[in-house]
Amino acid sequence: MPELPEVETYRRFLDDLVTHQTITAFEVKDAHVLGTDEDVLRPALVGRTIMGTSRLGKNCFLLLDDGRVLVLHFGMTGDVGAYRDEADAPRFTRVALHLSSGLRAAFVDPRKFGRIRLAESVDAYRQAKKLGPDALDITAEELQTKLSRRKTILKPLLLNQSLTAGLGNWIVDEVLFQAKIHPERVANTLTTAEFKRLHAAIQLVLHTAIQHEANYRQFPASFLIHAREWDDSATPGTDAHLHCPRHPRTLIAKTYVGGRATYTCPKCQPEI
DNA sequence: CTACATGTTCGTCC
DNA sequence: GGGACGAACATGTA
Repeated sequence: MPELPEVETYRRFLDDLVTHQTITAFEVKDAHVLGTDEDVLRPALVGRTIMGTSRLGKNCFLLLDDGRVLVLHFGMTGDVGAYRDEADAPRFTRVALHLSSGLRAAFVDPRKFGRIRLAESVDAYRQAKKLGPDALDITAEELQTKLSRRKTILKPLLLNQSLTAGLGNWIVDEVLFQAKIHPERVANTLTTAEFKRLHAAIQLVLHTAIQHEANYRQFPASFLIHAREWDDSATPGTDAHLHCPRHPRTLIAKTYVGGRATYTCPKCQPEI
């Protein structure tokens, strides 16, 4: 489930686990998730001390003592874990960093869309991937400048990591709901007031999600996310969750925008 | 068995 | 060079 708030939560977990630790072994259980050859990674990692962590968008970085960085991208289903004994390795652990503490940091990813790679620096990686500013850092002015040059619909733009990094499918729906803007609005038709609402909604949704460590069920009842099918509170037969938090009699609509499942409130987010 | 899924990248066509 | 669209990736879950 790794969008920005999940990755930030993983980063904090890893920061406690790996900072000031020396890597004693690099264990690959499934090389599919490696974006850099194992033969390159192992000598680059073993013996190195991890100085700290950072994050940009959905990418997490482990900062090595030679200035290079191990980049973790969690794809659709990536997660992190810690264990001491092999028997306790989380299911779907693909790669493990063995640490001088005796613990092991697990890169867990059932679907294997995640990637682990080595980069010369955070900045080199940022440039190579053409990542825009982190969604928590971008200003309302910067957002408006970038979006108001575009004549295409809003939602795919917000998912584009080169514009701003960190927003994913459910967050964009939540942001647009909170900002009361339809996902198919053409970007350059938004008013300054709407850009301000958009920016404020990004801040609200990201800070709320991080505060709850991305545990959706704990989000305020005013959040659209409770209407998503994969929320376990969406019990079949009881369709209360399919209604708008602000309009108890209005059903949340599910459509596809830019090929992605999209949830909107027809009342809060009128078209055009 | 079928449909769908939180992300990214690549190919194709206009 | 964009932009729209679809497919591919690999696998679990409903």
